Amino acid sequence: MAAQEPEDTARRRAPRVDAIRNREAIVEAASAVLAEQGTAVDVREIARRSGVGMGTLYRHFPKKEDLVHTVLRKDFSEWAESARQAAVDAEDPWAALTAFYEQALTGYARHRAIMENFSLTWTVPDLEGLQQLRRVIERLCAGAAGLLRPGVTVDDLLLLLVSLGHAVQITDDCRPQMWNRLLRISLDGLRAEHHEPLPADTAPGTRPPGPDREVRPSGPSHPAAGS
Amino acid sequence: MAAQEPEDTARRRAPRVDAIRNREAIVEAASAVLAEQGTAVDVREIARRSGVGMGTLYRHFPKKEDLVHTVLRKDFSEWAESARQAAVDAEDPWAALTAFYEQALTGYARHRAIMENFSLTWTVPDLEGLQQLRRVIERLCAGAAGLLRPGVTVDDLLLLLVSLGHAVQITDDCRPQMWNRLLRISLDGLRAEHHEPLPADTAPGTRPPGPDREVRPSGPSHPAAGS
DNA sequence: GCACAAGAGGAGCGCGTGCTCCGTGTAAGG
DNA sequence: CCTTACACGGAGCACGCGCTCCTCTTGTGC
Repeated sequence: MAAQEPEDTARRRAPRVDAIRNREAIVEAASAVLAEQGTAVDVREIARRSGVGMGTLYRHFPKKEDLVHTVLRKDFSEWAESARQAAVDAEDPWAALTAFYEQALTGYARHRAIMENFSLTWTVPDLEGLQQLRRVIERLCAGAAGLLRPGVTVDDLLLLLVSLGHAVQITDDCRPQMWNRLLRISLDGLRAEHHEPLPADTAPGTRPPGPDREVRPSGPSHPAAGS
Repeated sequence: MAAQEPEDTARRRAPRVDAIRNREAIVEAASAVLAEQGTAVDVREIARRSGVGMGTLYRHFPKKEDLVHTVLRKDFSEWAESARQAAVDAEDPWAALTAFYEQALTGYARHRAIMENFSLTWTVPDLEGLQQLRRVIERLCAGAAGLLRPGVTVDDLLLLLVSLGHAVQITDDCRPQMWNRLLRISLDGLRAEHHEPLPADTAPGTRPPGPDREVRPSGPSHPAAGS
């Protein structure tokens, strides 16, 4: 049942050069378009920009999702790597943390598809790019251990990144530097001089199957349904 | 040119009671559905849930946008008011600020359509609900003047709200209390004990028409296009 | 009770979008 | 140069969604 591999090397021709070039063109164009418009973009737009027909595009990527995943894996990796690099170039642990956020939020936070998926990934952690980013943050966390407010977790820093990433996207058009203020404020709130314990995360490691949607801390369960 | 009013009161019949009831049913159902699924929801779903036909729905609201606007104005107002009330019930200015954020993020931040529009409103401030919320924040700002970090603006607090609102939405399913930690961190970063000046907002009041999209502070303009 | 305008309902149209089908083109192998 | 298998392109299909049209129903004024 597992004998369906590429068979002998002689049995299958080498891929044609134009096919390879087209595939690269598709990925490149898709990356740009996904960055600009998010995953809701029309597939025809990607085909047009990469200069290939629909048939060619769907030959290389049978589903739109396949193309999106391929592009996102690459871009997400590049993103995490650029942020990591900015951190290791810094002089001290706190500067590393700051540089990490600045780099992460400066370049790729404008990549709409990345931020979309980054938000999604919170409930469906299937994207391995997240693990990559997680490891970077873990190292930063360990490095700045004494400088960080007690109780701060990797998830806190990750959520802060998603949160600020969203702020970047919505303010970028008219207030391109505004997110920087929020970053400063948040980073200062993360300093060790703040001793008050943070409220407990209800599910620090596991996913609670309990009836969480029934009882709310306050306010209506669905705001307008009960008025 | 303005003589197209309802004319004389005798000229037009009073609206039928079933029409009024249906309109209310539509708004109520739409509010619940928009809260759950956002503005991308199918109009048929709203019609089905309110127990009316498509014709009836479109008789009351000629465009989907009209219905969405009507519902959003109502829900947004209720949201702002509930958050305001939580603030005035507090004992001191800082507690008021905290209570405001807690209330704002607890109930309505799960209203998908509200948060969608709240993000959009940053670039297109046509929603008067925003002004309502702005005024609440202005009063909180004035009340907590001495306790707030110097240089913090109403826009900062507003952006923080949007930002945390997004965090609530993406973590609500699996980590229903996690946003609270981020709120604490951010609020502590807002305290007056932090003296470092915040980076300037490039366009504090006006919209800069300059070529902002061409030159980026760092990183590629569109991350993957130049690799 | 009657006449009728206002209202209700839902099948269906137009359009956008993911995806396919098939005739044509063209790089590899001899 | 010829063959052939792989690749290319884009017209077209299926489906979902916003919105309309037309027929039947029902509340209202007399």
